[in-house]
Amino acid sequence: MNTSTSTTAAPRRQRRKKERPDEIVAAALALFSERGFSATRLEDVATRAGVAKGTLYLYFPSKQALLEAVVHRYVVPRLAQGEKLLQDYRGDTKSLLRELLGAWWADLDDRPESSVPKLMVAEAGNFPELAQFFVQAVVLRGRQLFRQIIRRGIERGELRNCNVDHVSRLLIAPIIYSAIWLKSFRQFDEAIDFRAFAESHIDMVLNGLTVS
Amino acid sequence: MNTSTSTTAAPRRQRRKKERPDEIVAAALALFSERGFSATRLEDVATRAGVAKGTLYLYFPSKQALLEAVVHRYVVPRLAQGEKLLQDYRGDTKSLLRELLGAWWADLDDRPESSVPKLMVAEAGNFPELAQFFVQAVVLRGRQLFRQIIRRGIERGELRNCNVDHVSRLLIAPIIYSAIWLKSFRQFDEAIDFRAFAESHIDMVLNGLTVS
DNA sequence: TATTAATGACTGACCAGTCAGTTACTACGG
DNA sequence: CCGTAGTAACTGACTGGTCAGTCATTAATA
Repeated sequence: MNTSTSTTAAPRRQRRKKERPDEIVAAALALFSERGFSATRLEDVATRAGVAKGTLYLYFPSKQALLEAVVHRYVVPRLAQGEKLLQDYRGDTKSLLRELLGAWWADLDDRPESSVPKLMVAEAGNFPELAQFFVQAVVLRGRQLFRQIIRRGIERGELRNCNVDHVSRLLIAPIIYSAIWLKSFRQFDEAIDFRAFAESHIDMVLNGLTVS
Repeated sequence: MNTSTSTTAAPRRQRRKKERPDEIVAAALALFSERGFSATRLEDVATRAGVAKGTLYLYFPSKQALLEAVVHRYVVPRLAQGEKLLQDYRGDTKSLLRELLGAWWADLDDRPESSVPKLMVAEAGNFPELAQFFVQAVVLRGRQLFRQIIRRGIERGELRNCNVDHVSRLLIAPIIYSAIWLKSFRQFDEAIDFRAFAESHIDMVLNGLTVS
């Protein structure tokens, strides 16, 4: 009946300055992903993080800052991984592309951060600085990565000469598009095996790039 | 100084039962497009339509109904046009595809209804019935149209055999994607000639479909 | 005991939706 | 042609509910 018996199970209050931010960001991502940004009440984020509402404001100055933190914590590191992969890669460029795209593609099903593109699209109008930050920190950086990969392929004679900008966009677009689509309409739309769909698309683009 | 002089310039009140709905829907589309759905106050829609807030509720039972009306009034007719085009078309299928896609593509720049995909994505979570209606009335119907066109091409020996579902999605996706992207990030992202981009994509898909 | 992390009741702003009241228009009688 | 009574289109102040952000208070820890 009561909770304050002997064991150290769950003291109602704790001071854990170091752990809080991560826990709060994780809770925020989970709820933003489930309900969308506007529809998520900070009260609920706090509860999920095992904390009171006021505590959020000790670590983040606003709701918007929380969404920014989500992008920093969960999305930016993935880009860094991709950049590392390119730097260390020894094999041929088509395999590199398949590996990188495949990894990102796999995230769609289970990783909560796959909701981020939809969140950004939905809130871009309400929070312009947030949109700007996202474009700078994620979109442009990701596109740059793909441009470099494609240039690598052309230099090594593995891909034919092409419009590097267009092709980089064509490679990323279906992933972002599918992420947005899934989070919005999955339950109402016809089912589709997105992995096979992506495979079709990558094949098509890469075939178009094969040196003849 | 006063406005109630002689001429019939602008009577403060008018009874115009027939014209109201269209004017209100037009005002709603304009503002939803500029500011997004949630951020648009019905007060402002009313003002823009030259009407008081209460009047909106004489014609539409809720804000959501207003967005539904926008889709009915501005998006569904475009689909009907496309279906008509297919029915009457006599030329080869690749030209048909270029004509239809080109027309839709051209809408992105200037037509306010090109904001609808973004609106639906942003609000799908908050208004599930709205999302369902959109998928039924627009998404599935549009995809069906493209499937028919592709089958026509295959039957006439103009396109090679392929996964009709995947290809129909691959043809529509970049338009929707660009519509969403433009309305969200245009001002922060690198500029791009979307028409040329689309042309690249259509070429790529159609080349992949050429009978060998 | 001093410091500061943590709390949660509270405030102020916002806005969809309501409804009692107002006024444009019409039709009919003089 | 001019009232004038009836009707329904139109109005906008108001209500009720929501929630981001605040801050005086409480209590964990060094």
